[in-house]
Amino acid sequence: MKKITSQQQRVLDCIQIYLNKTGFPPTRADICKELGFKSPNSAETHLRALEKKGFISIESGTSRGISIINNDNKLTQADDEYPVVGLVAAGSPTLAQENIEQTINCPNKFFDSDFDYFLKVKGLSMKDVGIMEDDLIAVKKTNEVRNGDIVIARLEDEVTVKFFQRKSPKIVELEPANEDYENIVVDLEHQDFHIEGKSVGLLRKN
Amino acid sequence: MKKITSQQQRVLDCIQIYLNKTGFPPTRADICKELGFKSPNSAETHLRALEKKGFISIESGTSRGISIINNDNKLTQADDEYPVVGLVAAGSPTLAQENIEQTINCPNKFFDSDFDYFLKVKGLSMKDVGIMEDDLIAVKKTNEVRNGDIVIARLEDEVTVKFFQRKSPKIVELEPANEDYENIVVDLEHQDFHIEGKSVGLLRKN
DNA sequence: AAAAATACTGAATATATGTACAGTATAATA
DNA sequence: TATTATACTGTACATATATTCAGTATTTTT
Repeated sequence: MKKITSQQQRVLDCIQIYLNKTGFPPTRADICKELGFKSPNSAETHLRALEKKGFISIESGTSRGISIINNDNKLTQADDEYPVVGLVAAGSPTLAQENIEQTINCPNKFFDSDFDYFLKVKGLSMKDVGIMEDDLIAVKKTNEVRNGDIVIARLEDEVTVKFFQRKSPKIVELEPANEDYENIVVDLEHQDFHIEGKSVGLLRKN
Repeated sequence: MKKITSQQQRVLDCIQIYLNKTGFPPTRADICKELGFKSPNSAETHLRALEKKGFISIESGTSRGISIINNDNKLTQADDEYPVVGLVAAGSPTLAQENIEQTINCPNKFFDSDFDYFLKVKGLSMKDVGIMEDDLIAVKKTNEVRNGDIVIARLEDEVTVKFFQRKSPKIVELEPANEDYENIVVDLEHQDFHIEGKSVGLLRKN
């Protein structure tokens, strides 16, 4: 399996989430709407790339003819079944089958906002706001975040959970809630940065 | 759930089989091809009947917008309404009606152990283990607790959440997880002390 | 006995959707 | 350095598809 780019991963995740939510795959237009593209051809080219790399198959001439390859029996998945993924590094697929440690059955109106998956936290960079190792953060996939939101972000190869602060059009600061850690200043022009989503809740099992 | 006819069952099976095979739902024409119908309207009317009876849902105006409604998850996913109570003082009954702020619908196998109610946390005495103000602790009512358990205990008029440590047959220590607070030494012979239950999990809504 | 549901054929149509074509721009690779 | 891959916007169009309308016939329900 060839390596996937971060944008292609977003498209792949988008398909999986759409499937979980609706029971059928998205159209090109649906993907554009979800990810903010303005031309259906943006989705089309990403889909072709994903097909070429073996992540999906596309039935030619068929509406919504997308199927994700490798995932065994996710079709019978209940509406309220949410995947739990680890805090994966190195740009590896967030919602890819191999990263899903378990699934949790949970009402989809459980938190104030709807959400897409649980992220298992590693490290203590947000301990001062009560986010501890192995806690499960309910993550809503979005890139519409505000200053002060707890976001799941990828900077180069590293995925982290931090407070989001936009300092200027080109500068974003990722702030930990732990004095042992330092703020991360992101130069949007020269660094590969992407907001995966934001935290809408937390779950801990003793 | 109303009863299904044999032809409607064939259509429902056809949808499931098509889903298993391709990863996306069939069109009306696909169903006709599979079952030998000669008009797409044959499939259409069956689909409408299945929708009316609650077996499937159909997204209007959407190609392949069929999803099978899983009613068998009622067997595995037993949800219950759990009360949320505040950290009430003055020995008043924890689950008394006037203390219930709201209820939360939650699967009863949600945490590793079963539980009885959610307790809304006040104060920061357990902040170092990530229990923050307004967090909801899933409480299992029991007095069988072990050293190191996070317990909900009442000492005289005060209800608190602390670590439990039995020091001797007659002495129990309640330990906070916050250096600004001090351990509470409880003399079981001379103080009114009672274990309400223990924490089996935590829930936070952002 | 009348009404409603079931079970179809067949034709027609608005629109939902895939997909090609024409561009622009940057990064990665050979 | 040339080439390929990535990452888009924007327009256009053929066709895939849902959906309505008009019928016919049988069975079930009221």
